[in-house]
Amino acid sequence: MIKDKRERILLAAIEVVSQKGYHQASIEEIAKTADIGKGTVYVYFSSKKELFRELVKYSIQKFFEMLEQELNGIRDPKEKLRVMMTVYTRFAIKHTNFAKIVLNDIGAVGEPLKRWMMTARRKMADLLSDIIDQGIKQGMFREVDRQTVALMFIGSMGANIAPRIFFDETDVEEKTYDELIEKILEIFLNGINKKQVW
Amino acid sequence: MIKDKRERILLAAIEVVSQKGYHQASIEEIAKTADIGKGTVYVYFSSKKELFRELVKYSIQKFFEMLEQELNGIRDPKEKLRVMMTVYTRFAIKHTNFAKIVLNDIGAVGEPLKRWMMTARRKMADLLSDIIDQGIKQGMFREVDRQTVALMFIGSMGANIAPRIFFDETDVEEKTYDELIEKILEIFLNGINKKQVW
Amino acid sequence: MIKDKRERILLAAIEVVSQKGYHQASIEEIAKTADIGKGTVYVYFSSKKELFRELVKYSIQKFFEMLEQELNGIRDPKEKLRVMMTVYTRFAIKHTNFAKIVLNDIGAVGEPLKRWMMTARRKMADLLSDIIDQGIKQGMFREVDRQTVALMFIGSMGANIAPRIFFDETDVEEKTYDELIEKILEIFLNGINKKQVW
Amino acid sequence: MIKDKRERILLAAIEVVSQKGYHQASIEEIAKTADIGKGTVYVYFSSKKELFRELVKYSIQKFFEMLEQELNGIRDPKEKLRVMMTVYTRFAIKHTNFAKIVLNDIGAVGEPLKRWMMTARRKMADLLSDIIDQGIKQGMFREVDRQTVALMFIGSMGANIAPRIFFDETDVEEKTYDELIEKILEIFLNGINKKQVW
DNA sequence: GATGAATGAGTATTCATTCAT
DNA sequence: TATGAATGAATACTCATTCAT
Repeated sequence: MIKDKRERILLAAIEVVSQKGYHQASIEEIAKTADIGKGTVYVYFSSKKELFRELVKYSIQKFFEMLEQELNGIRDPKEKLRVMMTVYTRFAIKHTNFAKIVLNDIGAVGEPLKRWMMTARRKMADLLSDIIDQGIKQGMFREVDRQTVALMFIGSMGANIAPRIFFDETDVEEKTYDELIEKILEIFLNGINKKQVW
Repeated sequence: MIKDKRERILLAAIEVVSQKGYHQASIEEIAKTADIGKGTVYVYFSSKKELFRELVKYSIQKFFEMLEQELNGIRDPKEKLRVMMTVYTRFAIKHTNFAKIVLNDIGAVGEPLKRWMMTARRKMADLLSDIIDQGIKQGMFREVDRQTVALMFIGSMGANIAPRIFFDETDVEEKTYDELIEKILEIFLNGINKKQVW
Repeated sequence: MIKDKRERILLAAIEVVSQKGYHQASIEEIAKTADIGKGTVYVYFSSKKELFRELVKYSIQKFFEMLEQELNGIRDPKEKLRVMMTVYTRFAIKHTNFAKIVLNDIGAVGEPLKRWMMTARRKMADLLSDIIDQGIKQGMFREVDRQTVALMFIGSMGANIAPRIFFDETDVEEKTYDELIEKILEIFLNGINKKQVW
Repeated sequence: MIKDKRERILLAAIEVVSQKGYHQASIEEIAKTADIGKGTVYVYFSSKKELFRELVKYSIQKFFEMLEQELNGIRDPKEKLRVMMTVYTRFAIKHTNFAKIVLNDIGAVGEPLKRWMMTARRKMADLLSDIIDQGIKQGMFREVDRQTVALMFIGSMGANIAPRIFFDETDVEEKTYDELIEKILEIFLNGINKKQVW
C-alpha cells in the first residue's frame, strides 16, 4: 500500500497478465488486484496497450539491471559468458509465466513494442559482442563474426531453456540447470576457442 | 475451386492470418477469401481456435515434408546439417508473415497448440539428434549430449534468422543467407568436431 | 413481427428516443423494444449516430409525403398555405415527443444531419416560395421577397406551435389549433396581400 | 483574476461550451480555462447541468439587459419593433456559437432549463405584446391577438436569422441584416397596420 | 451439406463527482 | 475555501457462433 500507484499497477498487471495473457487480462481485474479503482489505471497509463508496453519495458529494465550488477567486476570473458547464462536462466525461471505471455502476446501490441524489444535484444547482443571481442583481442577466441556468434549464444541458451519453461519438459532428464549451462558453454567455447577445450 | 473445402479454408486462413494476425482475422473474411459461406467454416472446424491450430499443423507438416525430401539421399552428417539450415532458412523467408504471426499470436490459442508445437520442435530436435548421433558414431563428432546440441543448433539458426524476418534488420551488413549459414555451421561444427576445422 | 427488421428498429428507436432523448437512449433498450438482439441493430445501421440520422430522415420523409398528398389538387395559393399550416400543425402535434427530442439533440449527431435538415427546411421554404410566387403572378400578392416571406411563414407557424408542444402551454387560452391557424393566416396574408383582407 | 470566481467560471464555461458543445465540454477544461481547480467548480455549482443552466440564464439576462437599455426612451411602437429586431439580430450574430450550442444541446439538461427558457420566451413575447397593445391603443395597429402576433414576430425574426447562423447560408443573396430587418418589418407591419404601408 | 441472418457475451474507456487534505 | 487524485457507473460496438432453411 505504500508503493507509488504507478508501480502498484505495473506489478498487478504483471501478475494478472502472467496468469491470463494480454487479451484475457481485463483492466478491471488488474485494478482489483492493485486494489484501486478502474479509472485510476487511466490516470497513469493512457490505454491497455500502453500499460502492457510499460510493463514489458519495466521487466526488461529489471533484467538488465540484474545483469549489469552481476557482471560487475568480472574480467574473464569466459566467466562473463557463464554469468550471463546464469542470470538469463535465473530470470527466465523466475519470470516464467511472464516470459511466456510476453512472448506469446507480443504481436497484440504492435510495432512500437517490438521495436523496443529489438533494441533490448540488440543490447544483449551488443553486450555479448563486446565480451567476444574482448576474448578475441586477448587471443583467447578465434577471429569470428562477433554479431553472428553473439546471436548463436543467445539462441543456444534460449532454445535449451524455452522447452523447460514453456512445457515443463523436465521429464527428458532431470539435468540441473547448472549442468546444462556447463554443457552449452563447453560446446560453444569449443566452437570459438583458439585451442580445443577438451 | 477444385480442392476439397477443408484445404480451401486452411489456405484462405493462412492468407488472411498472415496479413492481419490471429485476432484481426475474422471468420467472415476467411470465408469470403475461400469463397464459401461463413457457416461452412464451422462444418469443417469446430471453432476459430481449432482452425488456427489446424493451420499451424498443416504448415509445419509441409515444412517436414519439404525437409525430408531434401534430406533424402544425403549421407554425410555435416551435409545434412547444412541442408537442414538451408531448408529452415528458406521456409522462414518464404513464410515470413505467417511465421511472424504464428509466433506473435500463439498465446491466443492456448495450450493444445503449444503442445503440438512442442512436438514439432521435438521432432526437429530428434532429427538433429539422429544426425549428430550418426556423426558421433562415425567418429566425426565428439561425444556430446545429443539433445542439448540439437537445441543449440536450432537456437543458433533461429536467433540469427529471427531479427531478419522480424525487423528487416538487413542493415547491419548485407550478408547473404548462404554466408550466414556457413558461418554458423563453421562455429557449430568446431564446437562438436573431433578436430578443429580451421 | 411482420415488418422488415430495418423498419422495426427505426420505429423502436423513434419510440425510445422520443421518451429519453438521444444520449439516454441506449442501443440495448432500442433492441429490446424492437424485440431483437443488440447485434442486429448493427447489421442494419453502422452506428448509433447513423441510426439517429436515418430516423430523422425517415420521419421528415413521412412529413413531406403527407404534405404533398394533401396539397395535391389544390390550386388557390391561399388555400395551399392553409393546408400547409394544417399539415404542419397536425404533424407537430402527433409527433410531439419526437419533434422535441430531434430539435433538442440535433447537435449531438453532427454536421451531416444538420445539413440534411437544412435541405429539408429549404425544401419547405422552396415549396412556400413557389406558392407565394404563384400568388404574386396571379396578382393576388404584392411583389415581396419570396424567400424572406417563406421563412416568415415557417417561423410564424413554428413560434406559435412550439410553446404548445414544448411546454403544454395550453393554459393561456384554449384556442383551438384551427382558430390559431386562421389568426396567423389572416395577419400573414394581410402582410402580403395587394388589398387588405379585412 | 479580479472578477468573482462564480462569474469567472460562467465565462469560461461559455467559452468552452461555445467551442465544443455541452457534451464535449469537460469540467476539467472549463476549470483550466477559468484558471482554477476542478473541485472549485463544485463549490459554486452543484453539477455540470446546473452550471449549464446558470450559464444560459446568465446569457439571457444579459440579452434582456441590453434590450431594455436600447428600448429605453423610445416611444413609437414601430420604432420599438425595429430596435427589438436589431438587438435580437446583433445578439444572435455575436453569440452565434453559443446560440447554436445552446439550441443543439438544450435537451441534454432537462426540463428545468426548458422551463426557464419558456419564461424567457414569454418575457420576450410579453414585451412584444405590450408594444403591440400600445400600437393598437394608439390606433396604429388593428385589433389583433397580441400573443399570437408577438409570437409571429419572434418566429419571423428567428426563422430568417437561424439559417444564417446555423448554416452560414449567406449564399442565397448577400442581403445585409439591415435590409432583412426592413423587409420583415414591412411585411409584418402591413399585416397588422390599420393602413397599408406601401 | 451449405448458408448467412441473427445473436449477445464481453470490455476498454470517459468524465462527472467526491472528499481528504 | 480550494484543490486534484481517485473513482466507478455507464455504454457502444465486435465478432465468433448458432440454427432454421
